[in-house]
Amino acid sequence: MIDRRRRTVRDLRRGNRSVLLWQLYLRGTLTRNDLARATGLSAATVSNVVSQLIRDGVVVEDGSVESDGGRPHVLLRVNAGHGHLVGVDVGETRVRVELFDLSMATKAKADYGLDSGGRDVEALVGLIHAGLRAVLDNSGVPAERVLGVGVGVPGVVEHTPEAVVHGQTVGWDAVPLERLLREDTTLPLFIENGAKSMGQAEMWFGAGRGASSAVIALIGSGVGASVVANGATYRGASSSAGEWGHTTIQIDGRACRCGARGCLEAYVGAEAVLDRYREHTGTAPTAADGGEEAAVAALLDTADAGPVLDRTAVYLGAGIADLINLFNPQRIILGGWAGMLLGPRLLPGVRASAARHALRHPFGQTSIELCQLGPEAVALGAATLPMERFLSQGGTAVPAAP
Amino acid sequence: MIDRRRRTVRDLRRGNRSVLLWQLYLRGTLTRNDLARATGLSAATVSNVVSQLIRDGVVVEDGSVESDGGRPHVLLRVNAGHGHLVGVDVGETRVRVELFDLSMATKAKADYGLDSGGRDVEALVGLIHAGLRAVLDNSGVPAERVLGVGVGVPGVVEHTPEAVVHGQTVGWDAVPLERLLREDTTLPLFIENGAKSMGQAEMWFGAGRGASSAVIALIGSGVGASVVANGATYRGASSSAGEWGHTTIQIDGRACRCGARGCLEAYVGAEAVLDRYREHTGTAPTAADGGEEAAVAALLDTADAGPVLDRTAVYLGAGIADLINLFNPQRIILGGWAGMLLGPRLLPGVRASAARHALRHPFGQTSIELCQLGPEAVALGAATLPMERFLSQGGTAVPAAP
DNA sequence: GGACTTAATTTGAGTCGCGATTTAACCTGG
DNA sequence: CCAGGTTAAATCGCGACTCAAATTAAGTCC
Repeated sequence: MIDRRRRTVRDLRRGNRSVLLWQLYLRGTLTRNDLARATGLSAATVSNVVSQLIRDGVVVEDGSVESDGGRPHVLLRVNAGHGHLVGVDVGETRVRVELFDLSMATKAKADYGLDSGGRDVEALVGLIHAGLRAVLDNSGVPAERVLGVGVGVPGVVEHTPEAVVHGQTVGWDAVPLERLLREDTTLPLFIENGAKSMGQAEMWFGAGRGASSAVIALIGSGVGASVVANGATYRGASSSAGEWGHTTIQIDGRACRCGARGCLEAYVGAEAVLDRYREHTGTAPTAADGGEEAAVAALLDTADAGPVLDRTAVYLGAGIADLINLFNPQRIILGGWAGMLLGPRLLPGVRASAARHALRHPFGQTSIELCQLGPEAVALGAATLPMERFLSQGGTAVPAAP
Repeated sequence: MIDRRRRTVRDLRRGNRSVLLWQLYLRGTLTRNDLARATGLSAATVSNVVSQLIRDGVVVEDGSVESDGGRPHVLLRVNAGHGHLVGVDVGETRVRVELFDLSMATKAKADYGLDSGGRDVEALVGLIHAGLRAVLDNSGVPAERVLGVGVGVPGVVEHTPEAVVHGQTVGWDAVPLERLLREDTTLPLFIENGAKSMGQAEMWFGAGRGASSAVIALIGSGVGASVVANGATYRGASSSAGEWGHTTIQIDGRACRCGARGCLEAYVGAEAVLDRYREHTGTAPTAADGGEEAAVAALLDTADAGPVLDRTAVYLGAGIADLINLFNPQRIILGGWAGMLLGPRLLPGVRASAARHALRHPFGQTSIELCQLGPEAVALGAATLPMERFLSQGGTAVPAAP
């Protein structure tokens, strides 16, 4: 039912500022003429809008290129120093706070352990605030120049309209995280599921670049997915879309920690793979005391793990085939820490299994690849949220001018 | 990445015409003041735009309502006679052509059998043209006043940019249907998968009214789905999204006609249910010679069909749970001819099974209901495609004025 | 019949994007 | 060194747009 918003004459200018900014941001440096050609706007309007953007400090001229006989082109780019962004990665064991400039270069970091396993929300909120202060102090960036703070959290984020987080794995039930954070900061907050923000990082800077639709399949201890459709993260009615781990792959199959049976997560998550190896061989995998990650790494070198891993590829391929059939994406991107560890070993088997289980036509339109960014991209992805807003608003919501 | 289109000053007026038209179309009759409140536009602008719409014949005044002491409100509505729409339903056995006015009231119908099972594309194209001529002649509507022709077809429709149809069930491999139809008509064509156009009919006029996201699950001989997200049909990268029937519900399970094993369609489509009944009892269901539809109807009255039907509800519920987990829709709507036949019997079991297999949170946000329109809604849904375009363009693309 | 209410239109001002024109900044060739 | 050529960018005038305020229209009520 398309766009239901009214248009005022101001929206015109804001929209065109946004169109030009997105172009400059995604394609690097361009001339005014390039912008006119790329957007379809007249050269007059581009010139006019760009001069306004330069006056606002959002865009800067960046050298020139001589042409063959005429006035040289002036190159334009987004002013990386015009503002800053904060990305926060709330994990189950750590909180990471990272400060970026507009080119997404890291300017400062702070990193804290969480001993309560993330259950203690007040302590977590305190650490986020401490991290915020730390990155601002260390970099000397004044708070007024921060365009926003993106926070990636484990769990479903509902916007009602304030962000409320439901996180089973950390025992959160409707934690009003936005309100809690708001008590100690006035910066714009963007709270989002960590898997979705990682997916966005992968789309902007990783294996998803250039695609407008993709599904990022994340395999860690459990299994999740981030769906990108028409260039934007797909959230569904209450932001819990993409719960791929609990789709049924085997009716009445293995018990899953969600209480149901036969979930994909009960077969292909790190925990499930280790369990299945134990059942298969009767022994625990080596290095099991080094944690799940070490155990999975050890599994790859274990001689008798072959059948378990091959079978995992079959399950995973079937799960991916479901994604292909239902979402018809341009790409499937395999990520998550276990996905990165197991990926190279499993990928051929996964591709074969997906080809068997998916319909020919959508399978032919997609490719199955490994991710390019690691799990530490959550903070980066979280920082893209205020950036997305900034660009879409045409670089208004500008912090206090210098 | 949001809207990448430039804005010109003309888009403003067209956009606001569109906003007002959508309001009038969806909510029936409104006054100018209602429109101003609903859209946020100023009363001045609404008055201005509406007078233009009235001058163009798109909108008409429709009586007035006295207010308590002031000037009476004038009611406005879309002029149902301003133009007409054609919906074509291409099935495997029939072609139906239907003419509607803008209020979607049927003005004429034509209906032809297809003996080739739809394989003979040239014959089909001839019948569509014959139907077009017939409905126009019978109703006396001149072709210039038809805003467009929507065609719902069995198979995947790829827009490259001309619509090309891939239909396994009718043996079509890349049939350039748009080009073929274009040879004999200049009317705007909108070719779409029949399941998706039925889904759109259900969203506009059936069980989906008022929802902005839903999945319409269609059970016929096979199984399919139409996904609606953010108020628009979700198509994916190459328009084949929503192939729910071939998601895997049981690894290495029953063989499916697609060649894979364990597809949902191998358990819950009409064909599969009848097969499973035969295997269960060793006998064919009564009235099997009356076709699948009669056989399914007979099955419902058969004493020993209980276990097969109960088990079907379990499978169907698990498949629906996958949709809930992945798409997080506001509603699940159960349709298709077999879905309508079996629905009342299966629904309690389906709901219970979906509750067991879906995550608590997204399951709590959705409801599972029966559809309100029958399979004959394909033509209606196809006719909504030109209507959607007409409204989104603000009632421009107007046929020659009377 | 005059005061009051509410709906709708008109008016005047401020913005916007575009096409045409002008200015700016460079090259080349004699 | 300088006229002529070439391309990029800025400027100008025009038509179109929305909005707030003022005005007109069409009723009710005492």
